[in-house]
Amino acid sequence: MARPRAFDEGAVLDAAIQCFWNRGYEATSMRDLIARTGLTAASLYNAFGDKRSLFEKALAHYVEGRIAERIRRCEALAPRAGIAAYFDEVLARSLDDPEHKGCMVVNSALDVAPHDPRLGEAVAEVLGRIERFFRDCVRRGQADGSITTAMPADDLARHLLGVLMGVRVLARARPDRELLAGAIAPALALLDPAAPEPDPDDTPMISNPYGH
Amino acid sequence: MARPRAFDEGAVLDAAIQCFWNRGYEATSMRDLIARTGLTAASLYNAFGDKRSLFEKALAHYVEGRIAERIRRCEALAPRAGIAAYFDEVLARSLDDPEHKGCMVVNSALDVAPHDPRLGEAVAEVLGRIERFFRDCVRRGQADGSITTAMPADDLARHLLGVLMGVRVLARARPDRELLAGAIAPALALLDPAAPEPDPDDTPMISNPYGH
DNA sequence: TGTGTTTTAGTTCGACCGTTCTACAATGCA
DNA sequence: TGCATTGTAGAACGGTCGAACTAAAACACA
Repeated sequence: MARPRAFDEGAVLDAAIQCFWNRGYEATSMRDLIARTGLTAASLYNAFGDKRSLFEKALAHYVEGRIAERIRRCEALAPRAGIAAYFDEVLARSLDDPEHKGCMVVNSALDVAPHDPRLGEAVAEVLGRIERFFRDCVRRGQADGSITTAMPADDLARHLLGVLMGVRVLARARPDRELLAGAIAPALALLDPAAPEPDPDDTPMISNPYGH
Repeated sequence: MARPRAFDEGAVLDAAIQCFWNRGYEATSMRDLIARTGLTAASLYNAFGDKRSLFEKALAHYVEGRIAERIRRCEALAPRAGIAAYFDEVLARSLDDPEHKGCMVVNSALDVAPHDPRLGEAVAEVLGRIERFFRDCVRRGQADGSITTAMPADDLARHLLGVLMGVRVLARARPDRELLAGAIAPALALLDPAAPEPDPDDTPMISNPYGH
């Protein structure tokens, strides 16, 4: 027992996230991190280990604070609405951000994950969580009739995951509302159940209008 | 007059592409490039300028040799088939590549483009070309009835571009055939014209079966 | 064959990299 | 009030970075 930590670990990780998120792993120097977090090299190394380890912790903090939190919020909604809300949020955040940072996980997926097995696993695990969220939504939606059964839930979930990744890329390269919204809209329209089927029983209880 | 260049510029750019494509801009050192291209620092600097300029030329060479070439090949096909062929090729190349490099343009879009206006423009321009290819296909397909008119061609094109970007991300992070194919299939199914409409005139000349 | 230019092959440069070390201030408990 | 422990602060380390420089070798042309 001795002198307690004078800084808030979460706040430091948030600052580190800002660096890594914006410029990537390689382009972020320890001096950048020192300047941004406000504490010294010794404190950083003491509390978080080396640069790679700090990145790993920052990424985990990002995932828990942003992605997992968003999933938790959206899976509380009705299945179809949850999916729409997820994309709405991503769209809004992508357009709000003046730095056009996109998604830290997506950036990491292309940057560091392929050359670092541990990070690669962490990224793949997050993608799996998002995919699972989509799949659960689709399955529930298919069960209550709010989502089409014309395609397997697995494929629809994979498709949504792919669109999400694509939107995050476009958000960084060409952050334009029309482009991003246009990329998303067909994916949501795709979820709509087909027009009134001839089959009389098993009719969805909720009929939802077209249009996007 | 004087000693002619002993190396093939295209081959050197191809070697540089391999470096940048695989590890990204920052993580690739001039010494890596020297080792991979086989020529010396002086020759590299003399022929291509500094590292950034070499990257720019390598990226342009990549775009012309791979993407523009693919677009040219696919736009010669029937519209719906051209889109499918484009994705088929991307899928095949993504799964074939043992290094899982994805697409150099997508990687660059997240890595360097946001912090280099010239490169950012170059990347945005390529994305525009791909989007235009998709839009032209969709328009032609909507005209000949092979593609649905339920959504605007612009949005469908944006969606296809988004899916393409997403596939490239997933190809690098989780190169799994089921995942990639599953992400693509719904996007292609989405293009199918609606089932026989009640409206008698303006019926598509070609009716295409469902299934993916 | 001479002449001029460009390529090659190493070396070298200053800057910056991630990391560690040393000295010292701050704290909780005996 | 000591004392052990952990934080802070900044300098310093070896290494690697992108880039430039120095000669010597290779070639086309007159």
